[in-house]
Amino acid sequence: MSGSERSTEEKIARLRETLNEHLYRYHVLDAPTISDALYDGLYHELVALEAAHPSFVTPDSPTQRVGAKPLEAFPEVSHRVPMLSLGNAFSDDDIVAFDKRCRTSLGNANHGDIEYACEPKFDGLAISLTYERGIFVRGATRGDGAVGEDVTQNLRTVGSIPLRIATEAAVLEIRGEVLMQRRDFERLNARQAANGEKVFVNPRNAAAGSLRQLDPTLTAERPLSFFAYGIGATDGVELPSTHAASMDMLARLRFPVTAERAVVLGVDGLRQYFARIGAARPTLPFDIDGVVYKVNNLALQQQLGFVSRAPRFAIAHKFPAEEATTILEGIDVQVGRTGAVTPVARLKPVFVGGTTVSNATLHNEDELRRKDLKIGDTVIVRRAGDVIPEVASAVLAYRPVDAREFVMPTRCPKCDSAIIRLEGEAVARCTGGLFCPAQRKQALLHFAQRRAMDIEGLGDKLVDQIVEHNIVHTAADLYRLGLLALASLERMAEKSAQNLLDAIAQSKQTTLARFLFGLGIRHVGEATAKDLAKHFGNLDRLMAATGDELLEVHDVGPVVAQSIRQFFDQPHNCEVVAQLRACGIRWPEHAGVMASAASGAVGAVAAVELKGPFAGKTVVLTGTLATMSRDEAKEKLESVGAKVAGSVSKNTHFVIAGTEAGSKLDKAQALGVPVLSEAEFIVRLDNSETH
DNA sequence: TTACCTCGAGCTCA
DNA sequence: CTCGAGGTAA
Repeated sequence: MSGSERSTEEKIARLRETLNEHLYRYHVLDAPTISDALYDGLYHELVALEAAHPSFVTPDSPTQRVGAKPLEAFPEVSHRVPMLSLGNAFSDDDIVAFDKRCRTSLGNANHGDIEYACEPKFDGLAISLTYERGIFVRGATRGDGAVGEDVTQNLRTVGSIPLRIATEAAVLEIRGEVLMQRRDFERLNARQAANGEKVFVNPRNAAAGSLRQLDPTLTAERPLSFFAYGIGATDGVELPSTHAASMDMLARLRFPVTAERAVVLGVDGLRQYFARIGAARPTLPFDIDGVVYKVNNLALQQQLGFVSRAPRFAIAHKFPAEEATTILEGIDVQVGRTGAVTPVARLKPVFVGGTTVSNATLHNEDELRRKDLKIGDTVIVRRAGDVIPEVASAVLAYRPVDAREFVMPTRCPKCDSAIIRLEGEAVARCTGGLFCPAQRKQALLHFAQRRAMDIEGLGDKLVDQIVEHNIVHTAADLYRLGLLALASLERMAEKSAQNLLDAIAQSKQTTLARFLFGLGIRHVGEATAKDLAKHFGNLDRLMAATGDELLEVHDVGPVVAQSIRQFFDQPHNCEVVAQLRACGIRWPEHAGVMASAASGAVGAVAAVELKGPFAGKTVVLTGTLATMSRDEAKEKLESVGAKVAGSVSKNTHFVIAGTEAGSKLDKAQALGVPVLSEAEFIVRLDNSETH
């Protein structure tokens, strides 16, 4: 390398450092020390130098934040440590209970107060940032907790996310929230409006929408912020002993960490913190929907562990649900797939909790009476931390003289069949069965849905049309559709029609479980359908099964058994099933587990009969799992038919790697044995059949 | 329950 | 350009 090249490389490096420093001051410290114009000048100098010397470009250069090409789609990423959700608390009682639970579980009931780390709960999107040897390599959304979407390109454009951090850790995964600050949101909306583009309803939606852009240059134009609040997977790094110290560490690594965090003692400390943040809420630069409390000591956190999918050592204390008053303009009824007739509130649209609410379920008649709601009432609508809006109560003082009481219709508005409500049941039902177009539509929609027959393109508008036009009565009719029948429908020209027919034809090859689920037998959901398919293995045997035989199926009790029997006792249903099979619907059939159970086989034989990703497989555990102990993992694996071995060999089917995985992981990689992350492991466990 | 993005395709008007 | 469907997120 020549002397001048060396000096160019050094110059580029210096410039990079300078720019990164200014980005940090601007985005994280919120205290820039140079003007935007000066920054731009330096930035363009770097762009020019890098363009002339492409070999000196590094992944942490500020120029690498933008400019990536649009994606086709977001790839999936599985989280090595699952991204769990938090339990919610809404009242002081809930908090007292939380503290008590922690103290009892820690055997600490009579000792001092527990130390809690507190922070605001940002109203944004949870994401994970992975750094390998200090370089930002991957950013992902939470997804279902186990698998999220890879939005690395978009996250690179977020100025407050460092592209390189000063750590020796082989892997360091940071968890945090992407959000849009109020001021940025308002400015963005003003700009959008000025350009004649759509304005966003609230900062959270604006942030979510920005992150979902396939073209990162669009994301780069959106003023997103990031705040770190936790650490996920790590390799080769020693973590501090408390959460607060971890946050301090993140701050030293130059991640934005909220200034509102605090460490407090006991319930009183939690109360004071909640009051303080509640008071500060309107003046905060971003939206929050509560605060989060975590047991500060990480060792104690481990001791407390997890319940199902949420940690026991942390809780979200939500602010009271936002409320607004509006007019209850009417109450319609909705007829569901099972004929259940549900009253639905039609509200004068009102903006509450960040969205416009115009519909809300009223559940059933009793609920309505209890709340004493009349049509025409001024009502209080509430949108809690969760998603479902609720009509909380009527303001009786404003009740107009002509307010009308809701009466449950006695005849179905769609098919005029009688609506009856059985003794002791809360729901009223339309007795029209499949004669009722509303029920027929719902049944078809259910049949076609992804988790059932998966007929792509058959949505509710289309189902509406084919039912209204009397083109389709039963599911079997779908398989007899032709181009001609579809020609009369709206938005159904040749191409769409052919696509739909192709999708229908494709759905013929399916599984017994999907088919059973799709039939929409009451009390037979996805899980029960799987159980039934596994047990009988064959539809004819299931249809012929007596109530007692049905009771032998895992998780089937008298109610479910009776419902299945009833379904197949109706000649009409058997007829439709026969027609469907005649139309060419196919699934692999097998002997089921009945045969082996009847032959008196137990234990080992039953385990071999188990299906699923782990049945009959040899699995090796390595590293520390976040959500369960080694023993628990072993127990769970064995219950789904796996053999848990101690060391990796070529006969090992899977290695499950937690954090700090050691030589077993290396060996697995050397032998080419598939390695599962904890999250992938949990997902597969859920898909397994236990006995 | 609502809002957002993306895609394919239909519709409309030049 | 507009619509429906499908997916995601809280």
